[in-house]
Amino acid sequence: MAQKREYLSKNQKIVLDYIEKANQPLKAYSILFNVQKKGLKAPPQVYRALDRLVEIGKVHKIESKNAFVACKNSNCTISNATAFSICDGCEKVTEISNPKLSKYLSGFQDNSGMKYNKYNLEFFGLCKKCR
Amino acid sequence: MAQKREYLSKNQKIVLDYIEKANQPLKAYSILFNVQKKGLKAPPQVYRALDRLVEIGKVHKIESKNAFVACKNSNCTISNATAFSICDGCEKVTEISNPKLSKYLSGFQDNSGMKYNKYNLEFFGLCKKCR
DNA sequence: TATAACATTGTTATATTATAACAAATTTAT
DNA sequence: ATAAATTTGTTATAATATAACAATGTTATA
Ligand SMILES: [Zn+2]
Ligand SMILES: [Zn+2]
Ligand SMILES: [Zn+2]
Ligand SMILES: [Zn+2]
Repeated sequence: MAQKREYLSKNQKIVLDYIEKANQPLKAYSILFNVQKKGLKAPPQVYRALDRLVEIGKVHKIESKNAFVACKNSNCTISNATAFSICDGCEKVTEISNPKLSKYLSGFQDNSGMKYNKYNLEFFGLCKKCR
Repeated sequence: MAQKREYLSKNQKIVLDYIEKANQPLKAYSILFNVQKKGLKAPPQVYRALDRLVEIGKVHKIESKNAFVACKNSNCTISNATAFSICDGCEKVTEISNPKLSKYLSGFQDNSGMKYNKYNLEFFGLCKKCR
């Protein structure tokens, strides 16, 4: 059984700090560029930190944008049930925190025999400002 | 108003034919390699065809895998409401066709003021064989 | 404290995915 | 027939992500 630290390593903290300060999804290479002054010089350092942060649910990947955003859902320490709202106009991304929705999806079953333990949902549309 | 052909062009047909023969998601460069004998020599030719096929709903992109799969949902001529089941063991991907689910999600609203017109949902888990 | 086991970091190189830009050919509308 | 629009072919390059391995740091426990 591989043990894992329950605290964040130096690089993980640097990357998380930077992502948390942004209130929008960030691209990996944009993060890299911005944490170079902190000593992270090459892509693997950023991608490794991101992998871990995503794994523990501190950060989510917006798959349709290849971008990373801090979790805004304080009771979402696990990353196995994520839903986002994405504006096609201004690209604003918001994490949806809706107990009914998550309950519905977490309990979803079909007749395929699949046992689901994770989902990611991305909604697209236009926000108020962009309509 | 940009007019668009309602039939498929030569390259679009070639790419769609190939994707429809596979019963699994395919990567763009694997498609490229396999349609080179049909004359499509470079990435833009494949990506252009894919873009269009996705736009008209004949093909869906599995965002978490950067892969493309033919639509198996005959009444889904539009591509604005997609749901997939993905096995983390064998990587089998199935398009979910569940009227209740799609009705629930198509009608989803929150208090953010967003007007949703599209969603993509990816479920992950283990299929019968992989458990 | 030693030291072995393990996890993290630093580093270089490379793989994979996707698009920009523009000329040529084809198709469609007038 | 001609103009407009779309599709295609082509080259180059951008953007995203991982492999591989040595060096360093951390943890457990002998
Ligand atoms: Zn979250
Ligand atoms: Zn907007
Ligand atoms: Zn479909
Ligand atoms: Zn399976």
